[in-house]
Amino acid sequence: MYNIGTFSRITGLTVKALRLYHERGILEPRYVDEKSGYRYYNREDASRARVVVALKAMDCSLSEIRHVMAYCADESDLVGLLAIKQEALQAEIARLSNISFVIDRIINREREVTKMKEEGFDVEVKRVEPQLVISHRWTGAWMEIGDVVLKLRGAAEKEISGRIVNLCYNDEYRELDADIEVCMPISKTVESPWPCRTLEGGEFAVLLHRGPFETLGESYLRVFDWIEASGRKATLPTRQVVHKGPGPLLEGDPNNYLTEIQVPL
Amino acid sequence: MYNIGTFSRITGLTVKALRLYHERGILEPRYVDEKSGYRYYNREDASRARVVVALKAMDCSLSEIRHVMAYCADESDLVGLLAIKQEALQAEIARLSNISFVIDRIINREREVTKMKEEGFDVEVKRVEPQLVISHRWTGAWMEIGDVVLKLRGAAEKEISGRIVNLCYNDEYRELDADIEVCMPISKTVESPWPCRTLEGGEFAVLLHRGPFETLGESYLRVFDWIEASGRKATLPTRQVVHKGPGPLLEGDPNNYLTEIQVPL
DNA sequence: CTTTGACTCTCCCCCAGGGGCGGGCTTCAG
DNA sequence: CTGAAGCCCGCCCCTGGGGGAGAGTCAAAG
Repeated sequence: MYNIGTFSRITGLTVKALRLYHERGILEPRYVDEKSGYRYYNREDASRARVVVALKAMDCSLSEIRHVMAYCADESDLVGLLAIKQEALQAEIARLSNISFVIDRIINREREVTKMKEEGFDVEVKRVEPQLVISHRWTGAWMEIGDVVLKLRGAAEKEISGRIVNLCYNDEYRELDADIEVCMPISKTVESPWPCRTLEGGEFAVLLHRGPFETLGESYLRVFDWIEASGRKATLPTRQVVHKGPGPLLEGDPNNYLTEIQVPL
Repeated sequence: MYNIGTFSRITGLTVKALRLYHERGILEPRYVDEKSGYRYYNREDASRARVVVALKAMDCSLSEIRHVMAYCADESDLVGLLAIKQEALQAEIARLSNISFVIDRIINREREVTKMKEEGFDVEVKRVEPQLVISHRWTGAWMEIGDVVLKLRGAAEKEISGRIVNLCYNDEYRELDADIEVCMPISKTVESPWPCRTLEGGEFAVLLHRGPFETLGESYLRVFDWIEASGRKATLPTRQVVHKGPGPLLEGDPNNYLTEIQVPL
């Protein structure tokens, strides 16, 4: 006869768990002292405990375990239960993998942004590769971009493969009736209410802008000045790559937003 | 202003959850009617609720969510938390995959046994392939096999690749000082206190025996009679492949045990 | 025989809600 | 204005134990 502490060490079940299993009728002690209430277990109980441990390791609920202990003599009786468990397991694994994927993306994005902050904020010429995107073009206010981004993000979901790019087709600044196209880079074609297209590549004058979108004008000025000084010619549409803006979770501080201005040459 | 039911439909959070989040200070209603206690929410609350939903979808605890809602303005503040979550996720995925693997093995085993039961119970000649095993050979009682099997099973763990094979080196039946070798088939070499070796293949006279191990004698008799009638010669050691016996979980009914007797020719 | 330290007992709170009960509140139709 | 339907409130129990409090018990040493 073992007291509960010894039995706990034998079986690997905690004292708490053993008391609970007693209460639930899953693993009853061989003998309970009436006066002190002390539980005493048997060698035979230990082998029954092994079954409980195994079932618990398979994420069975206590009521399932009780049922098994009471009615199942042979492992073939478990097949039904285990098959159901198996399905639930697969679903759970898929769910967790999905979460893991999303978290990974957020972390990587932040890591890239941190690196980018340490780099320069000067105008330079860059070659941009073509990129598959889903996009939505409309005429309206810049403020509307937020909602469009949310919808595109929802549609692209797991295929998102880069930063959002905003295209501006106006040759002058317009507050409420700008001709805007929001593009969400994707890794492969996606079924959605928005068209898939390829954003063409080319040579761009680029500048990293730090701060709220409202102050983008100053940086645009620097880019255009630089282009003129270098004797080149700017064309349309200009692009804004949002490296850090309102994220999928939190708004963030606009003073830390990072936007890459790209003016095609 | 939306009442809790409407807000629940907007956010996708249950009414129960919303009440809990109020109590925990995670998502407080804009206004609570003093008289009726009714909660009323705002459009702005809905966007805060989106954050809660996202964090909840990432399996964050309520205290983590509360912390995020209170102190995190930017997603970079989440990186630490998310990195920890990521690790926990990987561990959990590994755990579940492991369980899934074990369950699969049990189910497949039962399926095979079910199929085997429908097949014949006659003596026949079979070619057996060599098999890598860990094994333990000793002289003692048959009853001791149970414990040995448990230990071997624990050592081989995920590499188990077939049924247990018992080898009997005696040319006569011995109760308490039999020369027994228990073999656990494995798919690749395993570090364990028991030696890895290859169980050689060859030609065997085989018979499927159904029932408790105690009645194996009758089936042995049938095999030896058959061998003699066919003009062949039996050698040692005889083998017993336990297709269904006391399982890793439950003992099962001995009357349903299936043991394949293999006598080398 | 007593002390002492280790052990055990029951009881209560905690997680993150789900289910359900009894009783107030709102709102719309009659 | 009133009834009825639907909505909402708080409250309690359930999961599978972990943590801890306060009190009783066991066993070995002095």
